Amino acid sequence: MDSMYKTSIHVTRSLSDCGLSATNVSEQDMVMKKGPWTEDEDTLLMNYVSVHGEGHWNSVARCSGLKRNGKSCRLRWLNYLRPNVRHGNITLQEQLLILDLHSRWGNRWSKIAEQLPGRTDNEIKNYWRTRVVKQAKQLKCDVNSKQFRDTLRFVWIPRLIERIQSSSGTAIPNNNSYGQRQTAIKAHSETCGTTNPLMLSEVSSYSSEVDVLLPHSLSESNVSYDLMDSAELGSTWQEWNCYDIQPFEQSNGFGGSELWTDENLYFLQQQLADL
DNA sequence: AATGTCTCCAACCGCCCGCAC
DNA sequence: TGTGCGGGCGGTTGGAGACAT
Repeated sequence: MDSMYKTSIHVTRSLSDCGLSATNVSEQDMVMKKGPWTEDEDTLLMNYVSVHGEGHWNSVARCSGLKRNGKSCRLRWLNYLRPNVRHGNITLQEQLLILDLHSRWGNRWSKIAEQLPGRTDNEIKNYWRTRVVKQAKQLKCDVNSKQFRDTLRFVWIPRLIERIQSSSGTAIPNNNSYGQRQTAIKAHSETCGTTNPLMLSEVSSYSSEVDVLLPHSLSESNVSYDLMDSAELGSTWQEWNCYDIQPFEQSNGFGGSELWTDENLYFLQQQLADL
């Protein structure tokens, strides 16, 4: 197993920064290790960084005794060993923040990660790909499509807000789209005599697979919209498309590319800081 | 119990940019 | 100005474990 992760390189650069001569090392045919890090390697890296500080990752790789390249050392430190790195489930607040920030910045993972203390760009990227993109696939739509963005905006995010509020007993400032959404759905329903099933607020259960969000069944119509079942979704998407959300949301203040106001973003960041 | 499939995520890869020389 | 290097970033891969058959 290990052998498949190994590759040979010659180290010919100057090694004066760690007291080794180039000659000494170039004589060694250094075998650089790849793959999962061991406890011993973690200890070596932590000890080295605690003495010399972060940065100069190629020097770390050369001087710490690790048979890893600089990039690998940097990644291991940033994603795992660095103090205050948080592991484990992404919280509801964090999910909400990720959805909002992604709507603003797109796949700028490192920029998004800056707003989530202790989380790494890699973790957020993985969350997005394994949860959000997965949901888009099950809905048979592109993750960047308007349909999916509407699903996020009108179903996923409101459910997150509700769950955050019910779990914390704290009200998120009321100038977000959710309160407007409730009024808008009501008005839309009265105008059109129908309601987009995704926009219904009476949701009786949740998917067990993901923390949030999509309605399992809709008690009003006794019709099951199991959103984890892509076979059903294929046809319902076409039906949902007949609801023209765009002019509707513009007329009700839903326009614009961002899901949240800066005030709400600040509120969320405060909540995260309190965790 | 054995085998196949799926999911998650740690780690790697390639590209890009800024800086020093 | 051109070149090489270090570091950062986003995309992708592949292994381990969970789950289904």
